[in-house]
Amino acid sequence: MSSELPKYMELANWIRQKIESKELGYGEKLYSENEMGRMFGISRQTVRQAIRVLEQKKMLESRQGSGTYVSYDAEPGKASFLTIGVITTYVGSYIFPNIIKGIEGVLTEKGYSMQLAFTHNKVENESRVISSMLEKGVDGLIIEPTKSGLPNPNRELYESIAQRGIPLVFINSYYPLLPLPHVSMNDFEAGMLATEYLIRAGHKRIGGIFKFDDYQGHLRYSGYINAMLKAGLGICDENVLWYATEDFSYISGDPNRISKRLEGCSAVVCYNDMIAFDLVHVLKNNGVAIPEQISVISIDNSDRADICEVPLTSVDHPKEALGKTAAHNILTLIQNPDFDATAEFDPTVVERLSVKPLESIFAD
Amino acid sequence: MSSELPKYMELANWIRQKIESKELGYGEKLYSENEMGRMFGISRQTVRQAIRVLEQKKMLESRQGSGTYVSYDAEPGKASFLTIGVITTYVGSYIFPNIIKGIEGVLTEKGYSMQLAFTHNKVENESRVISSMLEKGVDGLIIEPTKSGLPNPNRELYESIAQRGIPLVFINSYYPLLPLPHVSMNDFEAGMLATEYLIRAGHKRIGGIFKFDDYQGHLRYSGYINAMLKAGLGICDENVLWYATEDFSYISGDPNRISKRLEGCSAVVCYNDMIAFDLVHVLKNNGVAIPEQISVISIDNSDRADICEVPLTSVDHPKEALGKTAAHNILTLIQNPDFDATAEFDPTVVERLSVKPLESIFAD
DNA sequence: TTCAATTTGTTCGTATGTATC
DNA sequence: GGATACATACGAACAAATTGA
Repeated sequence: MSSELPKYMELANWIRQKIESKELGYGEKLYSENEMGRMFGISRQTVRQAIRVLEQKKMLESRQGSGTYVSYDAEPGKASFLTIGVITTYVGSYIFPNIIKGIEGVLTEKGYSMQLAFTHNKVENESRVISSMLEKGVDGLIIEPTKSGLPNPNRELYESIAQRGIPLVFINSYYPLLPLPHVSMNDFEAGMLATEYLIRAGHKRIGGIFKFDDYQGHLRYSGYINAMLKAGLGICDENVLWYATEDFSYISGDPNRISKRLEGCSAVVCYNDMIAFDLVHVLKNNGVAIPEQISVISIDNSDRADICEVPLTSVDHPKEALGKTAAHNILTLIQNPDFDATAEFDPTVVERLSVKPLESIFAD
Repeated sequence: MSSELPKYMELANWIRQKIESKELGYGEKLYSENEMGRMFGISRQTVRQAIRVLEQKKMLESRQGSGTYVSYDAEPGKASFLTIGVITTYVGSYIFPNIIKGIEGVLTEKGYSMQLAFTHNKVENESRVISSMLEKGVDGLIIEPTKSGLPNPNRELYESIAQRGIPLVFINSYYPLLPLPHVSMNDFEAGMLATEYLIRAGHKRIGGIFKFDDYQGHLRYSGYINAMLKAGLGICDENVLWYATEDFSYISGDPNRISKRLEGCSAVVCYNDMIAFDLVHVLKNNGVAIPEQISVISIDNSDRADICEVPLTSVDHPKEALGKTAAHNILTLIQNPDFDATAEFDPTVVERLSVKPLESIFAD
């Protein structure tokens, strides 16, 4: 009686148990097919079917003419090279090469391998890419959230990551509703610092361009608002322009809209160097002198800030250091799930030529 | 006759081709096992083996009592979660972000995901990283060879890739002894072009600094030699300095060695912008004016060429275009194993300030 | 609901080819 | 070269699930 399971599964389980109990260690040779057939009173074909099952699970490896060997190490850590999944929005441009370089350096040094994927800041890609990583099996995840400023449809996916006990660290941003650690710059401070820099330079009517689909945008905006209020300056909703990832070209392609929004402003805080770069280009093309007529400050201190027609004063993003910290923290988290992996970098301003001090003001 | 492949693989390929040509669409039912056995004059067991192969690749799904169905969508976007492994020497710097950006763009667009890893040009890392990728299961590989200028100890690994039928494309270089396709710039032409540029500028005694552990170094050197001989100029072995990955800092830290080697030369061809960048720095620090006393030309046209104290005239590397081509070719190779995936890009010179024409010469 | 045909799943037996040691 | 081990291939039978009459 008994049974239920087919014979080949019975045998597969018997072998697996031998491996997991370490009775058969990594690299050891299994009994031959004919041998096991005799042992269990089953045909060689049935034995082969059992072996196939475990081959697919990468627990066994057959070598013609030699034998079948255990290719799985029940001991965690040793033979199997742990893999960390890394998901960012973009890759080969802007601040991302530096971030990835930081992550990669640490992971390689510690003997981990890395699986990289990209979302282009689209939620459907995020879901696809995370599923694929879970399928392949990763031992930890470093993720730059997609559209963290909007309700996240992949919440279930994130919950299933947590449930499976796979450590996760967000970089650059995080979903405010998910209680998961993040490594980022202090975006609130960054927005505040940028705004205060303009205020110290004597500017009073200061506009802003912010991204609303990333949570960094919300924080940088909050910092901007906070600095304005702290300085006793009024806020004018008309001077704040919001955009989303998909609006990018539409913004820079509509100079009138921009001019209208910045009317009366002597300076503007930009969400990042990308939008600032385009803003400068559009304004100059429309005969606006920078920084003479409008001062521009932005955030991230990327290569864009350097190669802009008017080099941009920009709040520094930690880039490679952030990547390194994220990698270190995910590794610590693997060893100690109670570790608090959140870290925020304090920003500083890198001065270039896009901000003009207003002479009419003699600030302290 | 013909054959080579076992019958079950022949059948598997026949079915796969039907799916990829969309003759059999997603969700459609395959012929029954007995039917195909009759069609091809093979036994049902052999048919089952073919189906198992495609089941493992997630292209088919069998349901007992019902039939076998296509579970793979050749149409981009939907079901296919194929993964391409990408292995380069470095990541976040030099020409690599652009190459990776090119690869990633194509793979993402076609609905593939990507696993990235890095070797730091060390053979032990190469073997580790390739093993890990094979373990995780990738459907294609794009690899920048490690130390392609030296005998490769991972040859068995490469043979096992070929044996498993996993398509592979090398980028940037290749192992001359392995008959596998590569996508790269034409390094011989690049070396020749750089040298001819100096010759046309009137230089006669031209030194060279080349890397010997990468095969690119051999080819660029051959191009240099070829140009010199073609122009009827003698070659002086003393004026050629060879280095390896690990020598890098040692070279730039030893100004005397360099000066001695370049004695009598009015110009030098550098293996790439990295070494040229350091060379310029060292020479200037030692009171040598560039390009007044020595002209420098290099290869790769990277950001280093731009930010060098003396902006470098450099032979352009296709970077992103190379990445795109490599990605396209690996995808074609997956569908058609007979495709010739080798491609070489013809180089051009990008002029900057590091080469001085010799007035004494009135070349044509 | 039942039944019969179809389809895949499991198991056995046998034979030959080919790689390894 | 010979023994051993896995790889491929054929044939046959029955079990279990699905489908449609």
